[in-house]
Amino acid sequence: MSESKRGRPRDMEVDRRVLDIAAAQLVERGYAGLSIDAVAEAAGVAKTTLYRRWPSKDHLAVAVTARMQEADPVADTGDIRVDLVNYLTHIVAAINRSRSLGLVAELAAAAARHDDIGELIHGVFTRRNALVLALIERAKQRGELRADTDAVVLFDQLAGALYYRVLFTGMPIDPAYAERLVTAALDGAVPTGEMS
Amino acid sequence: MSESKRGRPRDMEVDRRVLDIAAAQLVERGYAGLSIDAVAEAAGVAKTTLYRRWPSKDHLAVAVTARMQEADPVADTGDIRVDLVNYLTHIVAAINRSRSLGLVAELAAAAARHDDIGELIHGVFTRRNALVLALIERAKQRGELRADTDAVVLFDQLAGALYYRVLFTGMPIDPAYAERLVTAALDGAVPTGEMS
Amino acid sequence: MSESKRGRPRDMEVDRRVLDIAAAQLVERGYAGLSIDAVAEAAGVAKTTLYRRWPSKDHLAVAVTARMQEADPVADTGDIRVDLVNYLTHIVAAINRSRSLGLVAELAAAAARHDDIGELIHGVFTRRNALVLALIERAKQRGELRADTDAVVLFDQLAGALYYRVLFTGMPIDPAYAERLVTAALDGAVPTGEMS
Amino acid sequence: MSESKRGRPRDMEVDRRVLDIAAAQLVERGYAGLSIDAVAEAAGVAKTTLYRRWPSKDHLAVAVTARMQEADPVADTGDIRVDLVNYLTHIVAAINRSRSLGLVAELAAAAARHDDIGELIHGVFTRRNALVLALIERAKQRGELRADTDAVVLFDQLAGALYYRVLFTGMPIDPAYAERLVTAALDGAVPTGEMS
DNA sequence: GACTAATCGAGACGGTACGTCAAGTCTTGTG
DNA sequence: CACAAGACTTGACGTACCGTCTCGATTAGTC
Repeated sequence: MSESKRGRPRDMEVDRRVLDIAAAQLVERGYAGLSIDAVAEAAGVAKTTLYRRWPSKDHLAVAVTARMQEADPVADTGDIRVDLVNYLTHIVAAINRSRSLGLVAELAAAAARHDDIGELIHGVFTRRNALVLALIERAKQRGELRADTDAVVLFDQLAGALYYRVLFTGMPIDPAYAERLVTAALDGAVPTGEMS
Repeated sequence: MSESKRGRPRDMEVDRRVLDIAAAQLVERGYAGLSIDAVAEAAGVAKTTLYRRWPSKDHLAVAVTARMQEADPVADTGDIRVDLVNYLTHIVAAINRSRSLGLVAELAAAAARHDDIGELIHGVFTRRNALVLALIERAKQRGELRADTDAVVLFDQLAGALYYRVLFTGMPIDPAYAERLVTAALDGAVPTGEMS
Repeated sequence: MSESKRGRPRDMEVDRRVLDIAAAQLVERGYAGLSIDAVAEAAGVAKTTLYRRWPSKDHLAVAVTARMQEADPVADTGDIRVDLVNYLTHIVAAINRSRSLGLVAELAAAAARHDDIGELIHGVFTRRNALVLALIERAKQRGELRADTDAVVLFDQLAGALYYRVLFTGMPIDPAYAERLVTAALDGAVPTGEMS
Repeated sequence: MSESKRGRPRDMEVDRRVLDIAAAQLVERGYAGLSIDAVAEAAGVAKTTLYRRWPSKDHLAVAVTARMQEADPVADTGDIRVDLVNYLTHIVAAINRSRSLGLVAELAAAAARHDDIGELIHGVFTRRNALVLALIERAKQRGELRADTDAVVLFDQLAGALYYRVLFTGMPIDPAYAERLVTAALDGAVPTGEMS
């Protein structure tokens, strides 16, 4: 039933060491500065060993980022407004720290280059977002949000604004912006009582 | 008054021809498929001539895209809801057509790589968005939108959601999504009459 | 004892093919006409492979010439006068044939540019001259030449005159000149019996 | 009859300034380090102006060297042995000083590349050598040298040995070598009284 | 203990593009 | 005309990575 386990087994220590070093390079020198040769050398590992695990530089980069964002704190205080601001503030901090910005863009580009990488990336984001979507759903059931609220659309509005602003318009993001964002999304833009 | 114009003047025809060809390559073969050598050859121009005008491949790519998006149609029907849906629908179509997706991501990455490119990109988006921001402002003055609406935040929510969704979560975007987006942004998520 | 031979071994066939083609280019089109790109292409080899073995165009050229002059015929007839004339005549023929002249000058220039190349070139000439120096030594022991004859000086006079004449003064060299040269060097210029 | 002398006359000052600067570059950075662009810039002169006078870099280099070696001291003491040693010692000093070595080789290479440059170079050497050849001729007439001495061959032996030694074998040259050289050339290598 | 099968380290290799450099030509406008 | 300025062509150079390959040496489990 199980595939026969013959031959020398993989050294799991290698995975750890390579990902650590690749993460370091990625943070220090950006995506373009992540060189397979350099990582292999620094990890004391042959390039072939690298390619046996990650079929391309893009795959390695995705693996690194997947491991980097394991735990985003999502607390449910019962006040959706507060919870969302907290969460966005956390993301804002992560973006402003380190080089993660360029990295995120490069990953999106890699996703557009290769379908399989696209799936990996999308999986990463989907898993990361699931907790917040659940949060929103619970607020709907509590009646804090309208029953017809589309959780995904709401979340897209929030997270999307953040990335769009910083990536494309180059404007800064900070906790105050996160708060304005949540307010705007929750309250809407039309005058009260005039909804269609 | 003006700096004396000495020496052989630049051949403006070259700019046109190079940008045309680069645009074609970009659309046909994507960002990675844009090769300075190939463009130079196809344009019948020396590589050095290219580098005299655009100091790197990234710069050329930015120049190309800047020229590509001259006119996005922004009509003011007097109904902001309709105008925004129209505009977003137009962007959705542009994104779904051709390879522009990967290109956008690559440009964002390039922006993160070099500061000067960042400024160029941000300028492009800023100019492109100005018309829509003005549209929103007019709707505010008409009383169609609340007076305290932050136009930039509203726009970030709309455009950002679009790009975020398609780039990072890999979900499709279509006219229906554009409509849901506008509705959500304008009407908000909290039940009517419960605004803080 | 020997350094352990790890990694993929170099393909010696490549050396042979590259040197053959480079030699051909060198002879047909001269030093300036020797292009790394062209050689790599013609040899069906990547440029990087070339640079791994010869760190610059100059190094490659030296390697080519080193291989070209493996066997200069040095016969010992017992008559030093005859032997030297034969040898010089052979060199004269080699110089007059093909482009070797410019090549020799270029190599000397390359030697002045890079120290390591200098050593290579000097090694080539040293090895090439060793046989003739031995010939001269034997003539000394036979008593054909004076015991205090400095073999190196004598050889410098002969070979040097040849190259100097053709390279710097542009005068032709031929077998007759070779003979005059040997006569002059062996017999001296002062009237007999008037030596200091 | 005379070519019409119309238009702006050439600025002779330019020639001087350019040659000065080119000479400096040549000495400081060698032949490859002599860049037309750099010379033009340093001389405050347009490249076209340079090319109007010297049709190529090689021509400029030749012009520079021609001007550099105006006066080699040739004194006639009445003792040919002494005079030759003096002269060679002077050349040895010139070679050992500065970068002239590589330069000489490059010029020889340039001579082999273009016929017209060859003629220029050969002219330079011919003129430079004329005085020494005359010296040798006078020694012949005085009976200091054998009447059948070939002055050119003798000179080739002396100067040639110098250049050959230092360019091709990489051995050092010094006044002592110059002396050994003259002795060997004048006295010959065969035992006294055994001349054929 | 021999055999088999996979991993690992090392490094050569093909390929593709990059960005740079210098030579020499051409095109302006100015004196 | 000469000249300054600088754009342009041409051609090659050397470099940097990527991803593949070929070795020999380990390191298991299997027979």
